[in-house]
Amino acid sequence: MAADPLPPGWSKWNGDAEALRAFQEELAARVIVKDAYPRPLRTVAGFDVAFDENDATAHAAAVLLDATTLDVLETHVVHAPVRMPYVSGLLGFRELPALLEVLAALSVRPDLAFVDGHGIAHPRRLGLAAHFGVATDLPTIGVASRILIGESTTALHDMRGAFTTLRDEGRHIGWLLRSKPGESPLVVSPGHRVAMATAPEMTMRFVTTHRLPEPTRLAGNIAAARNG
DNA sequence: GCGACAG
DNA sequence: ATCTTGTCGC
Repeated sequence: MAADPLPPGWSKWNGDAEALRAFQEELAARVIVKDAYPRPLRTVAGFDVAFDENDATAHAAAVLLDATTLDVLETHVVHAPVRMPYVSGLLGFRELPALLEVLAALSVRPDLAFVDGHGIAHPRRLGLAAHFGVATDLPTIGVASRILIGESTTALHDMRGAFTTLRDEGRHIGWLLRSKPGESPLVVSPGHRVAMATAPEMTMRFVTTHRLPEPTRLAGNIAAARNG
């Protein structure tokens, strides 16, 4: 069951970050960190958002891919007004409205979604990808380029596909994944309906010759282009 | 008090 | 995120 992505009565940013953080803790309790997606996967979708220079408009992109061939089946971009400034830890409230709009533009609900941002590797275990997952009830994986919170103890080999644990306060919250040798690792974490152990390999399944997995990489490209 | 701080 | 040239590396 999908959850309301915004707190009751919340429509625009009023500076009350504490209220949003409290709401995140409620939603975080609804995140399911277990594999619950169709098998075999038929389609996957990647999501990302870009902003214009005035930070007035959010350009959200969605790319639908064939999960087996990685062929691009659909691409969509929507332009939505920005309702909130960037506040570390509250990214979901800033980008979700636009992401939900592009999701609606897809002709089918993807079997799995990749979102450019953290899943549960977040201070309150509700990064953008987890927020998206709970709001849509779609199996979701968060793929970020940098750590928001947490640390890894063991070394990460410089080999394609190598990964190591990311933990915070003793809890396993995600992974550092070397998607490409010589490049900084990706921070991968479950967003919703995906098990912790599944996230790295599932992400690698969509990594070709670039650091980012195709769903998120392609979505980022068209979001930045602001068309197509 | 001093940094850190997804996109 | 976005503003930006050349440059190093595969």
